[in-house]
Amino acid sequence: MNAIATSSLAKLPVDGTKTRRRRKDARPSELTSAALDLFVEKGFSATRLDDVAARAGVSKGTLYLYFDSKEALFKAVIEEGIVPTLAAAEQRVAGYSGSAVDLLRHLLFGWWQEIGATRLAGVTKLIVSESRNFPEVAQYYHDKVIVRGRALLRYALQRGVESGEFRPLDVETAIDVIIAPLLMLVIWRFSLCFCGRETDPAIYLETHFNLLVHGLSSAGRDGLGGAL
Amino acid sequence: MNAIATSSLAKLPVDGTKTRRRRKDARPSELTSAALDLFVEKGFSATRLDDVAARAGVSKGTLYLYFDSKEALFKAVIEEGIVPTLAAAEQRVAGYSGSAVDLLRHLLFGWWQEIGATRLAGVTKLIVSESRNFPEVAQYYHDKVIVRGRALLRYALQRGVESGEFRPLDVETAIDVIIAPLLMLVIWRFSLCFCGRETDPAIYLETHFNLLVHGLSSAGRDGLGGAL
Amino acid sequence: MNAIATSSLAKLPVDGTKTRRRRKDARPSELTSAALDLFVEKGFSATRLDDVAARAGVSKGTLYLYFDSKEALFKAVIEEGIVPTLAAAEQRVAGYSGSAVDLLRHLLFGWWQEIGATRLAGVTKLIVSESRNFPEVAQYYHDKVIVRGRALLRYALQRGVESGEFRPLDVETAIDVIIAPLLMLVIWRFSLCFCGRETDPAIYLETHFNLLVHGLSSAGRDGLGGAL
Amino acid sequence: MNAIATSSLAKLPVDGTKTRRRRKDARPSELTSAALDLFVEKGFSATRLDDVAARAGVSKGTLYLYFDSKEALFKAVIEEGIVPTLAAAEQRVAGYSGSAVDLLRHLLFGWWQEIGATRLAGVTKLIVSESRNFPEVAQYYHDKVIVRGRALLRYALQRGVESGEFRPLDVETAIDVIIAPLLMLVIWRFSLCFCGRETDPAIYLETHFNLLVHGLSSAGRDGLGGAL
DNA sequence: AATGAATGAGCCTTCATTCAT
DNA sequence: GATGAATGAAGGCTCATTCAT
Repeated sequence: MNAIATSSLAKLPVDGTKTRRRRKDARPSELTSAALDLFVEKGFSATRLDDVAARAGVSKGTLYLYFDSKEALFKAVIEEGIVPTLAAAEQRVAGYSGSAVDLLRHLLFGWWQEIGATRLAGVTKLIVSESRNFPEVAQYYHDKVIVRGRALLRYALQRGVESGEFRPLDVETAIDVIIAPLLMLVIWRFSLCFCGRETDPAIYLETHFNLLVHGLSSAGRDGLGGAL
Repeated sequence: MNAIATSSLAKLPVDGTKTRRRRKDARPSELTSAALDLFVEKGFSATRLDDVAARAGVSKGTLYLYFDSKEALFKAVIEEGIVPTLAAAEQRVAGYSGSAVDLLRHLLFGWWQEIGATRLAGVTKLIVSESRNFPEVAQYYHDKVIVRGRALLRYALQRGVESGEFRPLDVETAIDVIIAPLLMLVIWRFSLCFCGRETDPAIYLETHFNLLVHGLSSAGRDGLGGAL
Repeated sequence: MNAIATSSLAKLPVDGTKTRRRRKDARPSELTSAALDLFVEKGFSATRLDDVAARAGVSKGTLYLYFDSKEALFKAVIEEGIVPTLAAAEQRVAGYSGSAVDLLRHLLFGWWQEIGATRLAGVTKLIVSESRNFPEVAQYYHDKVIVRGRALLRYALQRGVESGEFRPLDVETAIDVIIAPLLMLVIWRFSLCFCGRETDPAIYLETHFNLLVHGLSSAGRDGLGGAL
Repeated sequence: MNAIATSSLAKLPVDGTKTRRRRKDARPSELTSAALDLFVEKGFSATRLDDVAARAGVSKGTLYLYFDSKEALFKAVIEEGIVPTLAAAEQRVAGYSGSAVDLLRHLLFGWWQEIGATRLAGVTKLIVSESRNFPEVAQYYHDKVIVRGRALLRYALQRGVESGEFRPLDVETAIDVIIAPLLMLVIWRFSLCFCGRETDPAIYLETHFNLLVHGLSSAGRDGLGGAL
């Protein structure tokens, strides 16, 4: 389910039934999971560690058996929340053999299924809200998530251009245009949910994808393609 | 000196009001201006009123002469930061006589000039970050900003449809698609500035507008327009 | 009464009656005074700042208006407790014109009256108990108190030797022998009070002084004097 | 390995007791030995049981197999640290047949060799620093150490007076004068080591002893003897 | 109106103590 | 006997809020 628990469990004897040990291995993810919820809901500063502990079903002191400080917990939330999924995505992309359009669709809707629609999307909102207070974490997120995420899209776009599926285009700006509506979906989910009308993510995403495909297609006409 | 203070001062009579009087009238704006900066930079919880007062050049106690509480200050920041500009935009739109496309361009680039590129855009980041903690403020922002902002766009789109400039379309989804990249620009400015590459807002906005015009145009072909 | 309050009051307007201002000036010494009592009684670690504040008649938060941390309070206790008295002693010694024996008596019994028998002696116990945890403070105490205190005694001894009152002697060891029983008096007062029999300080000091005078006297015989 | 453990191990049967058994028996001494070091270095309150356990090479929980509480550990440190040595001294004194002067020398330098110069002297510093927080321990120390220690000195002095070696004197004050410089040596070692100049204990002790012998001697002249 | 000293509730963090394994 | 995960009470420190001046 998560990287830490998995790797630790791997070291256990085959039976792996010791309740105490399994508890200890599971604790960090239980705690980061609880923390993610509350950080997203209230923000980092406004989240009390009492509440994190209570939500994870442990005492306040237990937090400090696994994390040195509130800030360390925050970093662990970011780290554990995103990296594994991205790594998985990279592996899948590396072995992909279909068309660039299909790969693009795969990336977009895969992101939605594995991140956008799940609790993990909260990490994105966290970064948006708190990165100013945690430049170190922002740098980490940039290096581990943004750079790698953009690389995935870049790979798909360049592959499409080389195969002739897509027309020549400004790849980096195209990446911006692709990502922006995805981030907005997340922000709507977590922040503006009470602020605007209910937007159906499926319709929104499909619209976005259609726009992209038409805009990028080498079969498209000049009006749109030139804009990119 | 700053946008908020300036707009307030603009309401003052032209002749020489006593310095003392001007000082007194300017105080609230000076305070909300300082608060906006810090709320955007650190978040609501992590901002100390000492710092707000210090930045505004007054003592901490003075804050309470103008605002009942930290939360009241937050509400005032939102209120003062956005409403005046929106009201001005509404007046301009009401008296607008050009084409719908021009009106749309006017709205987009006007927003960028008067809000997106200024400190006021920080309010948007504030709402994104803090609305969960302030449902009342979120409701206020929804009623006073989102509803009215969407109404402006809706007016432009409907006018275009009626005049035949735009094809018939799903207006509400179109509004979503128009707004999302604008919000992303602001978020990049305030939150992900260290996270991603430097995106040139002018190019980005122009690209966005071109996409829209082509997508909405009744002269366009079915592929794209249908997607909307 | 204490250095800080005095210097601050000097800056006040002549009437000097503002209750608020006088309070603020007096606060630091009220706080260090309360802290001295409790640090001596319970030790640094075992002293709670709540108790210090309560003893000074203020709230816990008030402490932090004057001292950045518990450790800063500790340093202030040492600083304020000893330095002024030593400075006063140095001035008196500098202007002393009597015999070396009288000067020595003056120093010993003066120390007892102004420090040994007062609350200030608690500072000595503090240093004994806590210097390991505060090497910085120990260094400060060494530089500001021990070095200067030994210098006073050294001056008296050398003056006696030069005048022929005292025989030639190992001055530094003599200083050790002079100081040790003084420190023990303080330690008995603050730490071993319940541990041993009641020792009358006056008799003890007089005995100590007689020993010294006979031991140091150039009129004394070799057996004892040579030992020093 | 260390004084405390050694003395305990000394009670073990000569033959090869099982390692496990020896371990079990040695545990309490290993723990009190580790605790003594840390209590002396940091003070009782500032010493963490984690550190005591770590220094003794056991887990924190193990401490509670041997001591009911931190305070019980403290008492055991005092108890184990001093009593055995004093008992041994009493036995040697009881069987002593030499002169009173030799007995006095034996007591002073014996104390230095077996306590003053060893880790056990730390107990003295502990009492000085912590007795206010542990009146019960202070009482214990008084009854078991001070009373018995003074009795040893009293015995030697009275024996000297009776034998004519020493002149008639105020025995209790003489005991004070004898003890004070010894305690100061310990305090210099543990607390003021960084505060003052390096005093050579051997020279200091010899000086002290010479002073005493001359001062106490019935062959001495009135000046000094009368002072005592 | 403006100040800033004072307050005290609340939070992060530590650590002596317990107990299931 | 030994472990170390878990606990929770307590303490240092912060900061929104009040109020006498």
